[in-house]
Amino acid sequence: MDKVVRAKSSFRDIKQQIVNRINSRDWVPGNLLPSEIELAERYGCARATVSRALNELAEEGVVSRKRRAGTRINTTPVRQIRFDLGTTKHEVLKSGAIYRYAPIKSHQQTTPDWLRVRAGFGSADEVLYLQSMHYSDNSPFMFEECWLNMTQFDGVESVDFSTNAPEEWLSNLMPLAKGHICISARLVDELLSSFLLAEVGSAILGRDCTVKNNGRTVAFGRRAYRQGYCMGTSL
Amino acid sequence: MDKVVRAKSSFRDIKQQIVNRINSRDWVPGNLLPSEIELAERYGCARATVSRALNELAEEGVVSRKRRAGTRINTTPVRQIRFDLGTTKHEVLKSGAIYRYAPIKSHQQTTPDWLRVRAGFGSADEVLYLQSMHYSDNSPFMFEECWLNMTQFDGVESVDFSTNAPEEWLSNLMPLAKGHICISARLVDELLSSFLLAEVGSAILGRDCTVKNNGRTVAFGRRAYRQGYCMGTSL
DNA sequence: CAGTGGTCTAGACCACACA
DNA sequence: GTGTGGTCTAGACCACTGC
Repeated sequence: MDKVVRAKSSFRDIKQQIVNRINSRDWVPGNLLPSEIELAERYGCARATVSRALNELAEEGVVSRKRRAGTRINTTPVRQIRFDLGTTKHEVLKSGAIYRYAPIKSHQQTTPDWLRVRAGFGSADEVLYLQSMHYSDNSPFMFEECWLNMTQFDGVESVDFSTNAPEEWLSNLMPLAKGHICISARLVDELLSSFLLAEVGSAILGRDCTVKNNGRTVAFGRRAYRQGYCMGTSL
Repeated sequence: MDKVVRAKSSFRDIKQQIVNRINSRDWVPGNLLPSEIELAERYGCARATVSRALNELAEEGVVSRKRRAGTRINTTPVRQIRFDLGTTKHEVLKSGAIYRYAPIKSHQQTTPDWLRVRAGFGSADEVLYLQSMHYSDNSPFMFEECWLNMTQFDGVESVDFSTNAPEEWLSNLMPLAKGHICISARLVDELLSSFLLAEVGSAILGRDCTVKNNGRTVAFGRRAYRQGYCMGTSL
């Protein structure tokens, strides 16, 4: 065969070469890329290899792919940031600090109207309300409120939350639950101030989380992080 | 052949079956899954198909894979949340509102110390400082400050930012730049108050972004979103 | 060193969407 | 119809790492 000796190439090299071409404005956003077959010939590899490279670029938001239409470079690359969503225990331990959890109080109540509307609890549901603190090296780290839908958990009123945080318990019980999450800014009030040791009127990061299972809302969590906490990640 | 007729199966079906087994506590977090070869036999498909299913589950944080060691179900599934990172224009238009951008001011200056340290600008670099507002249906949406490293952009001082926001310009120029992003809570001061029409002392969501190219910091952006803005996504 | 996952190939057929 | 990408296969070799 007189075919050119195949240069060392893998799906990673191909990805990089395509990205380079885009960055050097050799291939311009909005335009089509050559087809998989053509690229495979050009790079001297199998179509599957090109396919993997292009699929990962699509996953990363660099290109969009459609049958028949081809692979197009996104004009405004729909890039994404990702944040890990482990348990608080996990997060604190990963930072090298000592983790401590402390329950504050819990009681059963009828679902308040705001919660029914906010999280989609059924109308007559009873909830178990839990308040707890998480500490990092014995400094306040996060204040958590949690409402558990009692009609969705058998015997939840007798679960022991003295050493296990509600989030730990829930993530063990339904590790792959669906839901919705929302990051917002909150002002520190008297209650938060006392637990988080932050001045009343400070701004802190908050996180609301609705947890669903089989389409039914099973829990709602509301967190307030210590002052200065921020969510960071690389691009 | 007396082999069982292959049930309809694709990598999606296999993923679902594995997830089902985990949810039903048939396979328990912390334990090993059967090897690719074994699963391929069990499901009557090629190893590559099982491999794809398992790789996607790993990508989603459900399992962890290691050579020789096998595929293990994560005890605390390291799930992730993702946020789209389009331009502000994109975000506002997607919500169905009218977008408007307005530059406030810009001037050249030597890099302040806090910025050199914060974002890793070189020591003697000059920066171009830009202030601008973004509106959604003519309501304040976001206040943005941007510092551009002038040693990294030729002729940046003569770029026209009267109709193009710095972020638009930058994302066109280097669509796939690397960097770091940080979400935090901010208090509204006099300056923010006047532009965002929020009360002094309110809490709002902020976002800092360092943009790098070839390992050098080329820009730093600091945003303040309108009061009540939150970042939400589904799980 | 042996078994696992990681990658690649060459080929095949299918699904889709545009002409 | 026709040309894309989407998926699957059977097989191969490699890279890592726990035994």
